[in-house]
Amino acid sequence: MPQRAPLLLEPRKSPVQARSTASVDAILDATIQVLLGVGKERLTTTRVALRAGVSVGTLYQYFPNKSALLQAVLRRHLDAVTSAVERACHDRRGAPLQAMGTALIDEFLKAKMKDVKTSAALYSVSSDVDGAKIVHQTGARSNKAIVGMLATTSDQLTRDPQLVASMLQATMVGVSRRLLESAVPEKHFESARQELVFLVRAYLEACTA
Amino acid sequence: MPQRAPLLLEPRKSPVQARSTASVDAILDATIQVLLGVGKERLTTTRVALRAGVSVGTLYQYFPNKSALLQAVLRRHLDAVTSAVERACHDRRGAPLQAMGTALIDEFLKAKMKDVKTSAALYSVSSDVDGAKIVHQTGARSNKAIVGMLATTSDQLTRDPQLVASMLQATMVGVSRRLLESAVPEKHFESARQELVFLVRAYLEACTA
DNA sequence: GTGTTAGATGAAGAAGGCTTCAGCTTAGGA
DNA sequence: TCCTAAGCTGAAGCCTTCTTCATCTAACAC
Repeated sequence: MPQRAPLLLEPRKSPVQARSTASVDAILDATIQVLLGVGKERLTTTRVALRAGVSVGTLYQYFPNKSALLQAVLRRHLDAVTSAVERACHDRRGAPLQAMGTALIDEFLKAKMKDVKTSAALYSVSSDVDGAKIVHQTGARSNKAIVGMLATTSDQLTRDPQLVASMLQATMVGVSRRLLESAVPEKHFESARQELVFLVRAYLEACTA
Repeated sequence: MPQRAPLLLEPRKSPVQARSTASVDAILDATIQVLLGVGKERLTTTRVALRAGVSVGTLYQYFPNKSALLQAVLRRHLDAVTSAVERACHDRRGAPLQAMGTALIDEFLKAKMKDVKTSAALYSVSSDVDGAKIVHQTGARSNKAIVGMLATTSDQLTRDPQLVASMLQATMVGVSRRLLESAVPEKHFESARQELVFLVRAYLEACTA
């Protein structure tokens, strides 16, 4: 596989007519389908195009290379989750710490678990060099939102907000990843969610003493 | 890249003479070197052999294919970490919950962070299908050890030990992964470790009320 | 010293995937 | 209706990597 350095990371051509927009969407969706179906190792551009009902050439008209295609899918997913976190954080400014923690966990998990299979499949994409960058960027966005929220709490926070935010992120990401990657059946998700909320509340409680 | 299904996952030939043992070690080490140097995408069997100072043919005498090579390296690392966790859990049987939590975190992080670069590089390996299996297996081993330890505590544990163990695992793995994958400088590791211990203690404290 | 086995070598075979591009089709305005 | 530009097609080229195996070398036993 001759993966040269990508020259363009953005779509080569901007959709103008309706059919091309439809193609792009179909390609993006097909990418996830293929990822779910045969895994990242066997994901080929030809296979994606086939699934999308277009030809490889069409695919390359909108994505400069395979890597950019994968990135686009990953970015779409992480953007959605990050936006949910940002919204949650913004809406809880000035609230008590406990309320912040609960809302953060709830909204994060709701967004992340919206499509379990997709979220799980995308982990294989995020481990590639290009994917890691996107993970970093969105992670930083979330971090900023959480720190900003913590700074406005009505409680007395006795610890470094930056550190607390990192801890909350590491914990919620760790738990969701565990749920998605291990063979845990979905029926156990709810109890795990409750336990995570319990943990976070205990932690934040200790952060005010 | 014609990746056929691996027929053999174990070494094809067992080292008998001293020089062959040396070759195997050199190959294993070289794999990590290459992983660190050029990343998983550019890791080729030829490159690994070159780095190890042997020929590709020699490599294939001990590893049936590229995948098995990567698996061997990953297994070596995860086994070490898992053993450390098992030891820590065994040594704290009958202790108070707080002591258990602190010891678990300390020993886990010590083992995981022993070679930061290697740990970080191996994440890219663990995301492949074959790697995931190893992660699962060792994860289950750790889980069993933690549950077993929790069952012997002198405190009154008011929650499902299985759930608590999963939570502890998810949290400590989440934090270590965040430290290893994000660009956090090593000088911040210690404060993160302390904060994680603080979090776990708060959680376990709440689990006894 | 000689025979036998373990171990090492690396050029060549085979496979498969990414990406291109010359040509064809469709849409929509004049 | 006709023309132009957008959009689509997919066979073929190119490149890379994995893996094998016939052959050579080193070690050891007797």
